[in-house]
Amino acid sequence: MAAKTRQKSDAPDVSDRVSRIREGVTAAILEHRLLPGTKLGEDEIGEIYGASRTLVRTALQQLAHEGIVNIEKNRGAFVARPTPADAREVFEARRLIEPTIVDHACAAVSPAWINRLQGHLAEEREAELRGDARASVRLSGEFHRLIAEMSGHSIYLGFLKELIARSSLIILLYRRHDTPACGTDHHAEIVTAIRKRDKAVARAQMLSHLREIEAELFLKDPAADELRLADVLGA
Amino acid sequence: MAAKTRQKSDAPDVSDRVSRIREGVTAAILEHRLLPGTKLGEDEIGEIYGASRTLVRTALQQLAHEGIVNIEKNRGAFVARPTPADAREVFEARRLIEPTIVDHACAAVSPAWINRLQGHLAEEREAELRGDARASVRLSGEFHRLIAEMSGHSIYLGFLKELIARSSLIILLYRRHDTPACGTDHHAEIVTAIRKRDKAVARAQMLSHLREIEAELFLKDPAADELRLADVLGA
DNA sequence: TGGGCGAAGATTGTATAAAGTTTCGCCTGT
DNA sequence: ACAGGCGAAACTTTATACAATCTTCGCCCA
Repeated sequence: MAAKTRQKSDAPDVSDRVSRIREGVTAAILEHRLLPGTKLGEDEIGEIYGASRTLVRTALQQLAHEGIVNIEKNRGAFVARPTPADAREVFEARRLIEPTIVDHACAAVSPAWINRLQGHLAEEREAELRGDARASVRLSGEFHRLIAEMSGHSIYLGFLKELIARSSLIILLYRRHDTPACGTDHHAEIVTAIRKRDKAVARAQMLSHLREIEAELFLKDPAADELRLADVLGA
Repeated sequence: MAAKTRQKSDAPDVSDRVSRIREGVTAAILEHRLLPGTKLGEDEIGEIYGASRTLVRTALQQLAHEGIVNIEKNRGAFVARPTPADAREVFEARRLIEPTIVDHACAAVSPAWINRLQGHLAEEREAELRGDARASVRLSGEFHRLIAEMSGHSIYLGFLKELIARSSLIILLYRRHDTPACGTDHHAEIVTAIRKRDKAVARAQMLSHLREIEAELFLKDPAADELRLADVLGA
């Protein structure tokens, strides 16, 4: 018998082959194993995941909609190269949406959620202790997604997933070399505010957290994009 | 390099066959020719547009991501049936995002844009005069999309496209029978505020406009969804 | 020597065929 | 008469084959 095809209800992604490909490629991109501009050949990916091009194509189209992959007609899929202008747009959107999300999270707080959040904070601290920048960025994104899930708003959650994916790419591209892994303390403070159901503080801290992340980036004027890109890719 | 003015993935590629299918089905859904819950068979649609199921499938997946189509595994694609809870989420998101969008639109105002907006207002007035409710809803959505394009923020534009598509479906499902076509005056006032670059007024009027639209809907508690749906579908 | 033309190779876009799942009708047994 | 199960049909899912397009590299000519 097929022991794994028993998902009757709406299982979002797990156990779906397309989703496995999508998540695998996403992880590779967000952990910087695939650099911006890298070509994602359909055969190549299909080989890796033992899937036909049909499934790979579906996954790539979803990633394109998420904004971390660009598909150029008759040329193929490439890892997105967000410009500083894109970065500013993404963070502006986050500054607009996320304060509202934490607001809702405060209303939906429960002991189980606090546990999940604090477990996540522990993971983040551990990654930071290891100096694992890639894991830190990934976990930081997951923290924000967790709060969006907590808010219970599926629309905001969907939007934020997109913004987080793009943000991770942006942070890996434009982070200043000398800045330490940021924000774990901020995250802890946000969790505290949520636990106290203090909406005003939670919003304010989320906002300043996002501002700080953006401030740590190196967003020059668009004309210099190519130089920066060459620098990062060459290093 | 100079010809790099190409848009992102959601470019208005009219020449693209997938986009033709997507826009055709979207129009059919938003104009209420396809009722919520209707099954969208791949063969059926492929027959209509003279395309193979491969292309139809791609289009349906995009529509599913937009939220106006639900794809159930091994069962097919169906026109989405947003619940009142969905409706409230969508309008909450719009109330959050659109005031900011008009804010940016005020900053980006130009004579050409004012012309486009006023041309659109004329179209809306004409549709309303004809009593064409379907066209009114469609044009109303396009008005909001126009402002988002004007703002120049591609992230907001993408989000709003999704929200507008869902809103149109929601409005067609939950509009009260006795309310007249709404909002054309509001739209005119918003255009006036934009032309004066009066951000505060533009934001306030956009917000009250959205509130009014939502207030004209009939959003009962979720338990009564099925009744409402049966009523609409039976009529 | 440099540039342009062209054919070969590789890759994507599209269509069609094979495989798996669900659904619905029909039939049998109680 | 009705409940339950068997089976065929329809559909979706996945894979593969074919067509179109782009890239690359070599060759020829100015």
